[in-house]
Amino acid sequence: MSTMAAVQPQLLSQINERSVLRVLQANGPCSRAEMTRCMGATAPTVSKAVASLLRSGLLEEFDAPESGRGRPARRLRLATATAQVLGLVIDAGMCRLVSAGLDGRLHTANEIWFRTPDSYDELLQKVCEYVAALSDRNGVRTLGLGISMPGLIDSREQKGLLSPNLPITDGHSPGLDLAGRLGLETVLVHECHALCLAERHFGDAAESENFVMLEATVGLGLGAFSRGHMLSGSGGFAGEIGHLPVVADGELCGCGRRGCLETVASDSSFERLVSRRLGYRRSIEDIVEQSRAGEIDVGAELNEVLSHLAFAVTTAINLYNPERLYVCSRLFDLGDHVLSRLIELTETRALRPSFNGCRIERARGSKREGAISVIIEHLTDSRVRSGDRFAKLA
Amino acid sequence: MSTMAAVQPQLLSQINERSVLRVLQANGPCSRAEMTRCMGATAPTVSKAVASLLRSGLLEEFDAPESGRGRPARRLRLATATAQVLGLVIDAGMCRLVSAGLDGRLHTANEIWFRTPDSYDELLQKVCEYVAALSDRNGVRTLGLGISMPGLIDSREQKGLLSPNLPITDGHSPGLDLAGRLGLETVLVHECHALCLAERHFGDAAESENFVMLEATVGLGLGAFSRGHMLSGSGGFAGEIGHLPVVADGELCGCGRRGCLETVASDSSFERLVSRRLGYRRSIEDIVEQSRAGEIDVGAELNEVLSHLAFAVTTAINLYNPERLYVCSRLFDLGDHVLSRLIELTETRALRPSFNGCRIERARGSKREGAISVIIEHLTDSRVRSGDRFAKLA
DNA sequence: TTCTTTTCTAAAGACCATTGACGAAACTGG
DNA sequence: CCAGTTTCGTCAATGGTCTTTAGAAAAGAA
Repeated sequence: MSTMAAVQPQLLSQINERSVLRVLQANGPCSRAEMTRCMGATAPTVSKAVASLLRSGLLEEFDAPESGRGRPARRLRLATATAQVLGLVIDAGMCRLVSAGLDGRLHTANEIWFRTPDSYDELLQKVCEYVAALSDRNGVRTLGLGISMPGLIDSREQKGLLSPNLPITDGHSPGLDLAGRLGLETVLVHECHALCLAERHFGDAAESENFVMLEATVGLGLGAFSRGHMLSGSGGFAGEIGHLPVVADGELCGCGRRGCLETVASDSSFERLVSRRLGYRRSIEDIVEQSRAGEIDVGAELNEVLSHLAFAVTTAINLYNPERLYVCSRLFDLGDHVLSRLIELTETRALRPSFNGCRIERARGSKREGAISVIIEHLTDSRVRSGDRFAKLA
Repeated sequence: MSTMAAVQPQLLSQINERSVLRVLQANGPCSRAEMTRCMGATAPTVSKAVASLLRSGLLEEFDAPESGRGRPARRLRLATATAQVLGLVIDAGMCRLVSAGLDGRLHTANEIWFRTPDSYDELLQKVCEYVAALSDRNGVRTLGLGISMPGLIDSREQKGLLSPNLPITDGHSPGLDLAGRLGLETVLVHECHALCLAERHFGDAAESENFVMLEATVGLGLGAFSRGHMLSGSGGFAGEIGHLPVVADGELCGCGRRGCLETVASDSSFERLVSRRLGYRRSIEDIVEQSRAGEIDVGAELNEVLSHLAFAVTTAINLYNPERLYVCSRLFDLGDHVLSRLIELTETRALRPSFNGCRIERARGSKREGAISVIIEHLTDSRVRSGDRFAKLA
C-alpha cells in the first residue's frame, strides 16, 4: 500500500507562506499591510507567515522611509542582503556560475566564467571551488544551487543521458553529486526548461499561466509551462521537439538519426547552410555582423530555416495552446523583420483559434537567469510538502 | 488588485473528502478502517469526511457479509443505488445519452441513441427530454451531466467553435445551455479529452499520472494527462495535433487548410484512400470486414496511413514524454499486426529514451465512458475550492 | 496639543486533525 | 453456553490554525 501524506493543519501555514513568497515575487517588496490586502488573508495570518519566513532567512525587513500618514510600514522583501542562491550554467565550451538574491536579481559583478573542463571530476572540483568562493561572503547564507544543462536529462534521477556537445556529463548526476559535496539544495534542469522559467520570473510572462519557450540555438528544444508547473513528462524529456523526423534522409543529428527538425530549424543549421554556400565555416555572430553590414545576403538560407522554424512554432502552438510563445534564437539579431516573418509563416500554418490566442515574442531571459529561477522556484514550492498527492493502490 | 482565495481551515476537510473519493475510485469499495489505513489520516478524520460525503449523496453504505474476525465493517462505495450521473455524446449522425453510477459503471440498459437533430434548438430539446426520462428513477438523484463533443471547443466559455462534421453546435454553448435548462452541473469537453479520461477511469492508466490518448478516427486529436490534470492550454485547444501541416498541397481539411496531418493519418483518410482505389465509397467497417475475409488487400493504404500515424505518435511521445500512449483507431480491427507495425514505425522515429519509457497500447475506453468520467472527475475535484491558486498583481 | 490615519500585535472564538478511550459486534475456545 | 479476543466505529479532550475584534505605536494634520 502506498501511503499518502496525511493532511495536517500545518499545510495551511505552508500554503500561506508560499503565498507570501509568490506575492513578493510577483509584486516586489511590500509591507505586511499591503500583503494583507493583496493576499486575502488577514493581518495576523500574514504576520505569522512572515515571521516564519524571516526566521528561515528567505525574507528580510528593510527600512524605506515612506511618507505615509500613519505609522510607517516596515517593508519586506525577498532576502537579498542576507541570503543568496547560485546558478550554474553548464555548456559546451564555457560554464558560468553566478549568485543572485532570492528576488532573482543577478549579482553580475560576481559572475564567474570558466572553460568547461575535459572530465566530469574536474568539472565537479572546479564548481566546488568557485561555489566556495561565491559563498564566502559574511552574513550571507547560500540557500541553493540551480543548474542548467543541455542535452537529455532524466529529471527523476537528475541524470544527464545524452548530450552530443557535452559528453562529459553523460551518465552522471551533477545535481546529486554537487548537492552531496556542497551540502546545498540543488536542482538540475534542461536548459530549455531553465529558459522557460527565466521568462516567467524575469519577462512579462509572470501573468501568463500558460506559455511555451522555444529554443532554437545549438539544438531545438522547448519548455512548456502550464497551470503553474513546468511540463516535464514522466522522465523529464517533455518538449523534445527538435528530434521530430521531418526530412527524409536529412542531415545526421546528434541523436543518431537523420533529418531531425533541429538539423533544419536552429541557429546551427543556419550557420551550416550559410557556411556551406560561402565555402568556409563561420559563426552565427559573424554571419549576423556581415549581413547587417550588407556584406553578404543570407535571405535564402534565412527563409529556409524560418520556414522550418515556423513548423516548430506551429507544433508548439497547436499542441500546447499557450497564451504566449517565446522564441530564443540569434536569427532575430539579423533584424526586426525576422520575427515578423516568422509570425507570418506561422499564421499560414497554425490552427487559427490557437494562433489568435497566442502572442509570439522574442525571448528575453538567459540561461543564468533560468538556473537562478529554477532554484528559487524549488525553494518556494518546497515549502508546501504535499498539497496535491493522493493515495494509490492498496 | 486580483484577490486571492483566502486559505481557510475547511480546506483541509475538503482535501480529505477528495482523498476519500480518490481512494474509492482507485481501489473500489472499502470500509472506513481500510480507508484509514489507505489514506494515512486517522479514523475520526475519515469518519467525518465519509459522513459529509454520505450527507451530500456521493457515497453510500452497503452490507457485504464478510467473514472477518472482529466487528464486521460497514462498507462504503461511490453512490450507485442512490445517485447517478449522465453522459452525453454528441456526434455527427448519432448522439448517445447514458446514465452511470458514481463509480463510473454505465447503466447500459438505459442507454438512449438518437439521430443528431438538424438544428441546435432541437438538439437541446431532445436532450432535455431524454435526460428527464433517465432522471426519473425514484430514490436516485442525478448529480451531473458530462458532454463529449467533436471539433474545436473553447473550454473557458464551454463553447463549440468549429466542427466541420457537426456544424449545428458552432458558436453555441451546449454545456451552459443544458446546465441552465436542466439545473445540473454540466461539463463540456472535447471528445479526445473525454476519451483520455475514460482511459484513466476504466483502463489501467489509473496508476499512470502521465499518459496521452491519440484518437485517429474521423479526425486526429489528442488528449494529454499530466500531473493529475488534463492539459488544456489557455483556450482549451491543447492537443490539436491533427492540424499540423505535413503535406504540401495535400487534401483539403475541415479547418480550411490543405495537407493537415489528419487528412493522412486517420481512419477517414484510410477510408478515402481505399475507396479511391476501389472506385467507390466504402465505410471503414466494410473495409475491415472484407479485408479480414481476404476479399481485398489494403496493405499499401494501411502502410501509408500507419507511417503518418507513426509520425503523430512520435510527436506525442517526444513532446509529452508520457508513460503510456493509447491509440484509438478502427485500423486495429484489421489485425494484431497493425499495432505492432505502428510501434515498429514509431521506434525508428521517436527519441529513444522517450520511446523506451512509453508503452503504446490500443485504447479501450469509449466516448460514453469519457463523458461519464468527465463529470465524475468534475464532481470529485470541485470539492476542493481553491487548493492551488495564488495572488497575482496588486 | 489633540485628533486622525495607518500599521502591527494581542486576545478570544471557530474549525480541524490527532490522540486515547470506550462501546459494539462477531468469532474462538474451553 | 459464556468469557476472551479481535476488529470496527464513535466520543471527548488536546493542540494547531485562521478569523474577528480590540488595542498599542507612530507619524501627520488641525
